[in-house]
Amino acid sequence: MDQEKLSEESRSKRDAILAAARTLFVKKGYEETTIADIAREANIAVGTVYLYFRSKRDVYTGVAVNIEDMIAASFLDPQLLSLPFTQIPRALVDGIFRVSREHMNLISFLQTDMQSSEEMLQHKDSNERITAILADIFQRAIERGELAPFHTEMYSQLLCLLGDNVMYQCFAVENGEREALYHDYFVEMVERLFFGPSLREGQDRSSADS
Amino acid sequence: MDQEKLSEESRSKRDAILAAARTLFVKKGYEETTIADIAREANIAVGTVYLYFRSKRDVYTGVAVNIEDMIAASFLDPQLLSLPFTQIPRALVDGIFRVSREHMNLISFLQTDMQSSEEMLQHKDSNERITAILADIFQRAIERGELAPFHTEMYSQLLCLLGDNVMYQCFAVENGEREALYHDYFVEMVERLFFGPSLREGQDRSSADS
Amino acid sequence: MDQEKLSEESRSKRDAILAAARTLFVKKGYEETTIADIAREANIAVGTVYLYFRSKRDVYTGVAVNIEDMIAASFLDPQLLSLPFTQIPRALVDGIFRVSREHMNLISFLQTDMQSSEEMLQHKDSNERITAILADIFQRAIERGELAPFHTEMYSQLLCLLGDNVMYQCFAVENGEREALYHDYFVEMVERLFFGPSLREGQDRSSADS
Amino acid sequence: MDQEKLSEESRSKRDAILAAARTLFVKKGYEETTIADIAREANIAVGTVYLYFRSKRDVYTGVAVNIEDMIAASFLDPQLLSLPFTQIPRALVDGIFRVSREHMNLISFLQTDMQSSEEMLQHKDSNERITAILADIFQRAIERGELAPFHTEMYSQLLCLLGDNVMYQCFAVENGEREALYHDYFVEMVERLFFGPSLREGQDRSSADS
DNA sequence: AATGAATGAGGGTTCATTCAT
DNA sequence: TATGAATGAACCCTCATTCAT
Repeated sequence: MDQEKLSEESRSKRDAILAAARTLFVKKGYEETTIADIAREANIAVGTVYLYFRSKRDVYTGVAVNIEDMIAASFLDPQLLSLPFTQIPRALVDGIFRVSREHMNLISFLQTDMQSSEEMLQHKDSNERITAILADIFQRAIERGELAPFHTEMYSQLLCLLGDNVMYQCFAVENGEREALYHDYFVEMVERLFFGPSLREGQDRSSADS
Repeated sequence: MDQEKLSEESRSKRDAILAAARTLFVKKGYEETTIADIAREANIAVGTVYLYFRSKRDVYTGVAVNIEDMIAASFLDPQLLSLPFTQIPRALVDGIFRVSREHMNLISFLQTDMQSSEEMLQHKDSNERITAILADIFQRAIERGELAPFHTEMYSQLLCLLGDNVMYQCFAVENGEREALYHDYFVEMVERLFFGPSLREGQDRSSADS
Repeated sequence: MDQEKLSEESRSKRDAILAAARTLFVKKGYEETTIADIAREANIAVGTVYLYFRSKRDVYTGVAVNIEDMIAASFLDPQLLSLPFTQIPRALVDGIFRVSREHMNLISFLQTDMQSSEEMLQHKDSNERITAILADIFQRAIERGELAPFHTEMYSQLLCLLGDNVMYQCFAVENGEREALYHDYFVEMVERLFFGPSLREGQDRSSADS
Repeated sequence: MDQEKLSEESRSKRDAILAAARTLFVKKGYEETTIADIAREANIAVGTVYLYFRSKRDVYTGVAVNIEDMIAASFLDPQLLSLPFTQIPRALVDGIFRVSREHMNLISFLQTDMQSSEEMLQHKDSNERITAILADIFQRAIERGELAPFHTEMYSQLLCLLGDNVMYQCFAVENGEREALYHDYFVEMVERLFFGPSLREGQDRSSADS
């Protein structure tokens, strides 16, 4: 129990640093944030930061991975898997938008320039985790006969990349000002991809607004 | 004429700086590249850089815009517009891949952290320019009756974002090792989007390769 | 008895710290060795070091004195005093080389920068202790009529200094690669000093080796 | 000439740094002296130090080598070579003492702990330069028949080491308080080495004082 | 226009030391 | 006694920027 408490405190201090860093990175950007800033915001000493992270860059990566995991978690909603596949694309998109809206400020962390190969691996892992979850959802649909077989992994990858970038554009670049628009057309595009009809043949949905 | 020559020399020195900066930014990243490095690579003095750019960040912006323009240019291929629309999606994807492959190293640049809002605007501009070109292509197809009417701008936007990230993943993260795979499925996805059949109905296409 | 045992444990822990420090100072140098390193090597906690030493510098001093005492001890070999003086110079040199060879790594320690005057005094003490032993040996020889009277203290001092530096050069700088050479010529020089003949007169001895 | 002046200024700035560093190293010790201190003392900016030296340690080495060269220079006195050998040992010792006395504060630099191999090489070079000069002097004496042949290099080495350490002890440890004593007995010892008589046989010189 | 030596503010990082447990 | 997490002062070094030539 003593062990546990220590571990808890340890965890909470690490989290405090991450929270402080997140706040500051969002407010001032990475370069403009100093370790001293982070320590002050987290109410700890400068040196303490280095007990939990090896470098400033390490703190950054921690923040970024944190966010990516948060998004991955939104796909793990057990309700999602019990839906008929016709409702899944919309549900997925809804999930991404919800998480992104709630953490709008953090979205810019989805686009990191990854200098070190170690960092790249961390991000790649995170990306693969999400991709795998998506692919699994598609695979189940195929097995249930709701979809024709296709290269689930690659489609998951592409959709994942698209999602990342749409969130970035919608929330980080445009501050969510056109969220509804992005949401609706993202849903439409994904649904069309899975269920058709194609843009050439379909006559109904796609006509109004600017 | 003297004026002109001076201006020419001026232009060429500015370009030399941009070229040097591009090389170094790609090789070492922005933070790790110093003005001294750039000056050395461009065979000029440190001070001279400041005759053509106001700050290091200014040099960076110059380089970034340069690259994005290059990509935008690939869409302006006049041949593209004279193709029947059935061939256009593939041609577009081919164009993106070709430009990206040739400038593989520059791609990672498009994703570099844009903290300041000024830079974000620049990127937004660039993005909008490309998006507009795409939308125009789609609009023409609609006018020629090759496509049903749809929200061309938003679809262009989404496709554009997808393209950016696919290029980044394919060339910057994976070093182009699975280029063929990404290419084929990117084409397939876009074609399916425009021409169907949807994944639920189509039986044939999606079986080959690893 | 409890007192005694505590004191023993105390002694052994202090020694453990000194041993750990010695190893690390030799391997990495004073500046590069941290208190944390020492604690780890000694299998104790950082704070414990401060129960036995007031500061890092204090640990250093402890280590240095330790080494010098070891060398001083080699001169106290009782057999040495019972030898006829003709054999004593060689025996002395042998002793120095033996101790130095065994603790090759520690020798470089004798030369570490002693900036503070307090440390200089400690060194002076240590030096004087060794010098006194040497002078005593010479004094006995004079009393036994084996040597003409001379300024024993100053000669001891000079020889002592020479010894220090020869050991440093031979073992610390050259890693003992030319030990035999240094040994032979050190013996020769000291014997020549005490027994002649001078370099101007002697014809034989100095011809062999590389 | 412009070239020359620049080079001169460059030299003088480097020398200013060395002088400032020397002063401070002597006054406060290496560790306690900061680059900022040195820059202030030299009336330049911190960054400027790094235009002339790669690191703080590099400055230190510069100071040390400077001093060693100064001593080497004292051996190059052309008058020395024209003396009959009987007067050379005393002249050599006189030279060392004169230089050392003039730069008493710097003598402690003769004893550096040399961590990096690069530093060690620099010192080794310096040492070998001095040794070679000494050996050359002896060799000439042998050729002129003033000395019997002997291992000049090794004796030079040993004498050199002895000299270094005597200077260190006399001036750095004892602040020159017993300079006369050290001088006289150093001369006596060296002369006895070269010219005899040995301590066992000689009756004259070595009796008085404490 | 071109130079490049000089600047100096600023930041990441280390690590000896402390103290609550 | 023993611990080791926390502290925070201090320092080396970098490098964008300037300006006298």
